[in-house]
Amino acid sequence: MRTFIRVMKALSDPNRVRVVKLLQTEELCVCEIKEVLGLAQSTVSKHMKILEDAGLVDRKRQGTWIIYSLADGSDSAFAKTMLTELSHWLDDDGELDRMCKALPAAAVQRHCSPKI
Amino acid sequence: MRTFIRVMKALSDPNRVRVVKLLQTEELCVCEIKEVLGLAQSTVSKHMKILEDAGLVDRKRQGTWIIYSLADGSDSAFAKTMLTELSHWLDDDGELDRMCKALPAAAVQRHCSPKI
DNA sequence: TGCATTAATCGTCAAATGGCGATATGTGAA
DNA sequence: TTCACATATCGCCATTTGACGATTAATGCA
Repeated sequence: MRTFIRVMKALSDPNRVRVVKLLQTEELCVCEIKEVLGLAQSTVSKHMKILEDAGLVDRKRQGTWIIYSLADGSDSAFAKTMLTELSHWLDDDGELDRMCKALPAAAVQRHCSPKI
Repeated sequence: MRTFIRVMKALSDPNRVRVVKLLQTEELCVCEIKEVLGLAQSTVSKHMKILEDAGLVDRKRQGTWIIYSLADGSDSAFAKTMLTELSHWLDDDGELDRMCKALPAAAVQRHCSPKI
């Protein structure tokens, strides 16, 4: 039950769901997510911890950046199913669509940096 | 997005998830649910409204009782999918198992009443 | 060894949530 | 109509949640 509730709680905030949908396009670092969602860095960081604890996203370090990506769902069957469903759910959401289109602008900094 | 969040929020409380699982066994009235969960009547009533607003349960009147049952999911694709998944999810939960076994005792009042 | 950059954590606050008892509403029986 | 019973709503309280800014790691570069 605890595991299940953790996944449900993680997905019951619009901003966290947006993060999951954004990560379907490409992996992202905190500063990019912060940019697209228009939230403070500390807020995004807290959200990412909740998503990670639920087994919905993975993190890896790349220099000073932490790159977040969708988890494969091996942590939890609940997370795996929800990620699968979310791969097509909310695809008609206009706001999400706008955010995805805004992604390249937010990501340009990382992609052009010599640190990669 | 709003519809999706409503379903996720409805399913992010353990007691509400328990109600959904209990309703997989048989339809129930508020007083039976209250008995099995050990919550106040007003609390159960509030939970049921949240589940109903999410399209997860249906209600019908039977005399003075309101009988709740699982919804068919025609309200929302999200609700429908979650109900389908929940038909097998959490089946290994011991606490839920005990509650299902306690159901007959809680339901005896309604089933033996001349009001049916 | 600093210094700049990125992310995580801490402290704080307003709003939402889950719980309760008391009250109101609705239904059927006397 | 009046009473009893089941449910819904209201008002209240403690806890949780989502947001922020400030501070503290952690990393790479000069």
